[in-house]
Amino acid sequence: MARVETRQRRRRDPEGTRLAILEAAKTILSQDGAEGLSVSGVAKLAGVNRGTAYQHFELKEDLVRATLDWVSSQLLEAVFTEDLAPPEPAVEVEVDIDDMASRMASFSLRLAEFAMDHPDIGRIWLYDVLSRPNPREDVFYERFAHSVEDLVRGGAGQEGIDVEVLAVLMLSGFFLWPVWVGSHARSKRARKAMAQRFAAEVLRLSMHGVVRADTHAQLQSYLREKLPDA
Amino acid sequence: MARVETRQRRRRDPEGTRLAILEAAKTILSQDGAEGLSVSGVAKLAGVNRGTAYQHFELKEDLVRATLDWVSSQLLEAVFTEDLAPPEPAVEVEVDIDDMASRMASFSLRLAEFAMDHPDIGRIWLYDVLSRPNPREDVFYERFAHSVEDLVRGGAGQEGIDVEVLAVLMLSGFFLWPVWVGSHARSKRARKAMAQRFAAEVLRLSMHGVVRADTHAQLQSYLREKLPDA
DNA sequence: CCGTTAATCAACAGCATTGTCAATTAAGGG
DNA sequence: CCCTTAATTGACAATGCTGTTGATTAACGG
Repeated sequence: MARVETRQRRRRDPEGTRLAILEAAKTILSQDGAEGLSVSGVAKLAGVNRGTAYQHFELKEDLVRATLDWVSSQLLEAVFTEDLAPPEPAVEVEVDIDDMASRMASFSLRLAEFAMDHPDIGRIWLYDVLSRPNPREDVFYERFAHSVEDLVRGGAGQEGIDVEVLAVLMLSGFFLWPVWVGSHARSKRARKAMAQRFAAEVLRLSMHGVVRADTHAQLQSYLREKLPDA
Repeated sequence: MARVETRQRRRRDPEGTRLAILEAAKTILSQDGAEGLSVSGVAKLAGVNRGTAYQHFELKEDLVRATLDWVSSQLLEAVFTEDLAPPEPAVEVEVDIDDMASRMASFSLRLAEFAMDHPDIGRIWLYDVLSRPNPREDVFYERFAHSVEDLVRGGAGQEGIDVEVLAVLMLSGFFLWPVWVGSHARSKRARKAMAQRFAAEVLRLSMHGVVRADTHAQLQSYLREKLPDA
């Protein structure tokens, strides 16, 4: 038996190998979630020996963490594209309303589309980030929360916004919406439509809230009564 | 060798055993998440032989599903307590604004507190529900979404609300907020305060939205331009 | 009191995964 | 061209979990 199809030993390329592993890990995370990820599976998909994976990432946990950090930077690129100015060092300027509106709208749509195009992995990333002692250490989370702060301080935002709560609430929605969509829309067209649908509701909510103004007085008093130190 | 401390065979009590297993599963889900749940661990915590667990729940998957359904009904009880009227058969009545306001506020707080008191398990439940072909089959999800619909149809809600999106967005926030809180507040007092904080922001958001009215026109046009059929 | 049912348990086989290690060998520098 | 470095690999031991099965034996009805 001549070994016709014997697998060649992989050409050495540490950097490339590392990327291949990360890419494979990202794919598996996207498909099977964090629970379903095994180093064996990742290595097989990356076309790499399992031992090699352990050479690049000491522990399975390190592999997952590195993958999520990588995803975070991709998220940053995909959502905050170059047409958006880099974060200005906290200067108190009055914000251009037109710019603010278009930023919010396009941002919302981009984020929704990214979440829809990378089901599961966004959710896993979010959970991981929120679990950290300081979520702000994550590049995307920091940028996102910072944007909300800018909105508030710039004067375009409503008064009394709890930035941290709002950030968590919004991000959670963006990344769990694809889960609901999952079984409802399989075609690319349908998924894109679902991203638009979510983005539209977020914008509507940002503008008008949920309840009509009539109920405001009642809710206000209830807030003061039941939630004293909120 | 007298067998001094030999474990007695468990007194037969199928119903009680089943409950003990469910309780243990709920605890483990709350601590280690769905990934960390093993039938071995559940059985050990419940003080039951692993085989017994398999007698009550054919497959591990069945055990998890049964536990989550059980949690869902507990959630229903905890949040929609008796002071709230049972769901009326879709009659188109003008809603009492006062009642609506107090319902929303107390509901919001109760849900936030439940989520905070049962970290992880709520999140796992939500993910499971959203993954199903028809989330409405879950008792709590159905009830929640139904409430939002009532709000909209009753006339107290803003126009153009996308009920399904709003429901997913809100639920996601409620159940992921405890993750962010996790490392920030350990004492019971602090956790309760965090629940109030979230509930307050939800109510504020429901009333006023995120952005000031100035930006509405811009966002509206952007909506029509970029999101044609949303 | 006896016989049936089924709740409980211990043990088994199979499988996947994890982390480690020593051997191979490609790459690069002197 | 040789020698060192380290990237890559296959193999190993340990672990934990799953689902199954056959043996106990408590509960219960006739």
